[in-house]
Amino acid sequence: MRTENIDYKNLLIEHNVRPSNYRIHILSLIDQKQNHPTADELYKDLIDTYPTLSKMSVYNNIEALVEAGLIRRVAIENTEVRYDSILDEHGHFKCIKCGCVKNFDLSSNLLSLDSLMGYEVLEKDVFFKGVCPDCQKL
Amino acid sequence: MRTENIDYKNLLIEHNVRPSNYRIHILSLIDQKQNHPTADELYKDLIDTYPTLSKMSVYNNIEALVEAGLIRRVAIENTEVRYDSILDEHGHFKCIKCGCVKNFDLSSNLLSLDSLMGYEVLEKDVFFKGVCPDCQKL
DNA sequence: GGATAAAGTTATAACTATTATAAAGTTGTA
DNA sequence: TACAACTTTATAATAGTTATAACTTTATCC
Repeated sequence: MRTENIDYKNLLIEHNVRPSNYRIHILSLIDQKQNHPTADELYKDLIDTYPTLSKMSVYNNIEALVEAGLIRRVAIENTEVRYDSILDEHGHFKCIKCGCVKNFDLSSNLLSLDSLMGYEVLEKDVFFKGVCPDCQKL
Repeated sequence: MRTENIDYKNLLIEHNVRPSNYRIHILSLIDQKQNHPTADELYKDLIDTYPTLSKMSVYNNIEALVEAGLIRRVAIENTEVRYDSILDEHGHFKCIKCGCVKNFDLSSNLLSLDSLMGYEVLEKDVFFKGVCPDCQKL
């Protein structure tokens, strides 16, 4: 959870995206909670506030945010698409017992892999799975 | 493409999976071609040989191979599930221009990330996206 | 070898996530 | 205010996968 006060409306304007209520709300949810929600989870989060909200709007607005480079799709689990606000480069660890997701730093040694010499790397997804410290104690 | 002569039938038996024709064929396709096929691509590869093959059988047998630890699901692209025979630990690079997929070694520095101290890591998926050397020349 | 149980296969249907389409509503600007 | 562009909604279509049940094959025990 972030603590800083971020002006999402302005952030959207800076990225040439119209700052509709939905967009402000969706972006702030993804950025504040840092819980890498799916489109469906976002929808469920929003439907109480906007009873007439359609799922298409969630998809449309997610797409607009991805296009604008404000969020990106990440591979946390193979079968589902999740979203993350771009900060620094990081990997995701998911606990197979409690389901919690932890972000972790990618040490810079990942940046220069000999075997990818000559390849222009534009995007990185690093997803680990295992057991978190809390669940190891149980 | 692999060149060794592997006895997939025996490999299945060793892993306590009945060596049906489908399973032998599916496992050998995934292991020989190393092209990380989707369930659908496997189905299309097999349908000529087995005209009565149903897609359910592909899913069932893939599942059996995953259960047995002979193959695993990998995240090459977010939206699709692909399969890979487990060899050594490696990442996948996908070229956004030609679509080719290259396996690359993960240098061992990925094994010991300070930020994951205390976490038991059981599975790793590393997926990069970008432009391959050939496509950079175009 | 034949009976029986277990496992595998098929066809069909159901389900979930996503994308497409078109009509209605909203916003921004001249 | 009027028009154009954008956004939203509802509905339908699609793709990938899972569920179910009947049928077939394979393995095992006598």
